[in-house]
Amino acid sequence: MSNISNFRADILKALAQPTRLKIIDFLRDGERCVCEIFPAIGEEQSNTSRHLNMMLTAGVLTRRKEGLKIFYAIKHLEILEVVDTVTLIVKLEAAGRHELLKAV
Amino acid sequence: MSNISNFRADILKALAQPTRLKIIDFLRDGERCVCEIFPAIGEEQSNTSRHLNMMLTAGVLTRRKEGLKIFYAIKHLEILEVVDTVTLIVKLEAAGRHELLKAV
DNA sequence: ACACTATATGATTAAACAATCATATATAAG
DNA sequence: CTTATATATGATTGTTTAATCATATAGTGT
Repeated sequence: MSNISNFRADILKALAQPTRLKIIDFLRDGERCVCEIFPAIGEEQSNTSRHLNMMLTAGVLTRRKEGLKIFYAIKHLEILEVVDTVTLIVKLEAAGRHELLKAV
Repeated sequence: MSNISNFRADILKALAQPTRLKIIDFLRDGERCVCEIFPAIGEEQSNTSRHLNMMLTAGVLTRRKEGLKIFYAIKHLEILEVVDTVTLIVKLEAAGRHELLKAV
């Protein structure tokens, strides 16, 4: 029963959460291990691990093992394009609301 | 307590749902009234109305009243850019998985 | 074999979400 | 004024999600 809209929704859902966006932001410059990620974003290790796994499953991240550490990275450059375009939309929205306030 | 990640998550969440993606797809060619939208996507009127309202609040759609009818449209061109990039990512993922299968 | 570090996972809980049915509201037409 | 049409909304229900704590697993160094 799955179709293209469902797959698209899965990718979008994997990005549509503040903690996960913080992770994506932190991974912008390249791969990082969990031990670097969770302190950087200020979340619990277990919670961070779940979010990482969720994004891995969705096809948003890759995972690489090196000894004890596990390194996650952004899988497709296009993921960052999506996030950046959304950032632009947020700015457009903010500008629009600012205009509305000025008009009052 | 809201920050940029939350606003971005709100926009992404407004897109991250199959019914809402179907609506976005249907609105690609321009504004449509609710009475056109819900039969086109095969959802109930009330459910469609809720999703439309949710996307309106998130800043993804605009609303225009004309007599009895209410017309919704996509607010920013960038919304479609986001959806299209996600479609591309889905295709990249599908291709990647296909490669994996071939290798077995 | 033991202790240590890094990561993942089971169980639980509270909150958010999506769908549905019935009904309310608003506008238009007769 | 009544009826019909288009849209929105209250109440309910089942599902999904996010966070947390405690614990399990896996690899490393002694």
